[in-house]
Amino acid sequence: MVRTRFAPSPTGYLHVGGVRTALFNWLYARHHGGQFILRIDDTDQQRNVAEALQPILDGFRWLGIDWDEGPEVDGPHTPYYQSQRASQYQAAVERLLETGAAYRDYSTPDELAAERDAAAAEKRDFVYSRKWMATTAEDAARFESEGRTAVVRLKMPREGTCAFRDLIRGDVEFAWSREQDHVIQRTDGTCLYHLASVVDDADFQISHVIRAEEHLSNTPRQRFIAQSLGLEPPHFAHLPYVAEPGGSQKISKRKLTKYLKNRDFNDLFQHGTAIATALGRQVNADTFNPVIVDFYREVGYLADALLNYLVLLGWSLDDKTEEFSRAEMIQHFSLERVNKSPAGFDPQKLRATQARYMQALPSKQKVAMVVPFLQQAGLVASPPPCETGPMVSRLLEAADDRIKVAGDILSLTEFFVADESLEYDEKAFEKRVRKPDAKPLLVAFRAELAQVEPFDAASTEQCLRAFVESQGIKMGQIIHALRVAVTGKAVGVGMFDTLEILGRESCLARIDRACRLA
RNA sequence: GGCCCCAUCGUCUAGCGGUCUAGGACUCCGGCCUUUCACGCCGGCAACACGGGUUCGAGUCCCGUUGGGGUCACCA
Repeated sequence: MVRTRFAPSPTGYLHVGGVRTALFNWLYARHHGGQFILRIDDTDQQRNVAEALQPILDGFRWLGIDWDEGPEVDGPHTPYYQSQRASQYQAAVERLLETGAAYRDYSTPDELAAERDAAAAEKRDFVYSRKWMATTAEDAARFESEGRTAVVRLKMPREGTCAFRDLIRGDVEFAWSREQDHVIQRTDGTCLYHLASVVDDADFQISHVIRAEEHLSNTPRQRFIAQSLGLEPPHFAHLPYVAEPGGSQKISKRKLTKYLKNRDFNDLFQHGTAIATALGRQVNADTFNPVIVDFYREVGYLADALLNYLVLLGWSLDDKTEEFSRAEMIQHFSLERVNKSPAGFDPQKLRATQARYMQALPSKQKVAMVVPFLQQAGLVASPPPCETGPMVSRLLEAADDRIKVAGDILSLTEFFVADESLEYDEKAFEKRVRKPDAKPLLVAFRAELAQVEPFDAASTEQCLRAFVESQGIKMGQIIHALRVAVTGKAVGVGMFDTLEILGRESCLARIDRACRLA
């Protein structure tokens, strides 16, 4: 039985790199008909875990990455919080102590630092002298009488190599002599991550540990712990990390300012910021950041699109397939086809993927996605009046591919504001409405518009074409002025769709108003 | 610095010794479509880091160099 896990620390946000790791774990489990477990690594947490965990769980729920065991769903191995598993860790520490795979160490931080410095001064690798290692009860008593307190350290081998097969990297080898006697239990009795992780993976019967490359060098000590405990170590697969936009370092939430200097990343961020601002939302870098998954949800990306983008970051099926539904991802995913080298986060490709998904989204779903944004922006009442559905549906049809994320609907506010509060883009107004011939043409065409029957796209188009011909002018001489008069903007959805959606009354009122202002 | 990992167009990637005059996608640049914008369509630019081997033959295997990265905690 394949059982994989993702083990987030409750940090209050879900990082895109973390999601990619979780996604690969999830896909691997689902592909093999196995289970995906969520375990909470909160051994070092003083703050409110529940509060800091919620955004992470929400993120996974939004993405549709479901877990078979873990917070909120529980399971046969509950609890899934490391902070609640101290007794298991304690038992493991005791067993390690008994078998001699670990020892109590009474050195002080200063003494240890002195040894480290000495090693550095002599330009040799630091190897702890084990001078304050207590092997007997008498040793311990003596050290304690000196007022010392103990940590528990691993008694790592100092000869030979730790060799294992990584499912992505192939055979990997580490010399035991380079390993330190890592601390597994602190002075205060709490245990450290490596011990906890190994114990949990065994207790939860994790078969495959798929995690970021940064853990590769942690693997020897974890295998040592497992072996010393008489446990069969899981299979390991170390994923390359997700690199920052335009760079080669690991992408990090804290480097937003740096990433903003990257044009594509900046575009992605600004686009999102405009939407968030239109929603009246406070934009602060701690939560509103394209490195954090929430960003995409708030701005109106499709979870499927994000996932599709992410799955291709370090994995591919073949030389051409780019689109994967969840089912297809699950069907085709394999660790053999995961790349060894880091993959850079590319905002443009993400947006292109999103755009494709949005195009393919059925109209009904698009409407359902977009309406909440209009409500949050105060442009549509909650609950929405019954004419909203058909109107938005018609508008989306007219807007076609212009709506790339749900929040883009907020760039079409002209369809939702009252005629008298429509804002005119000053530059556009100056250029197209205040120019010499515009006003008389608008006035003349307004009279035609007042008569058209029915007032729909086809008829208004016919009407305008006839008007243009009778006046002996070109389309361009009036249509731009008309657009600005009616929408306030120089760009937007098709002219005649716009007229139809706005309706005769609004169109006439807006033309009148524009002529007055001109 | 020690140890470990990695290396194909700007980016994501295909390539598992000959079918590679290196394929696809995103971006970019032309052109078409067009009332604007977006879409769409057509076309184009663009890569095997370098040096040695092995081999009849190397992007593909080996070694080295260079470059990039990860990691060296009583963090996870």
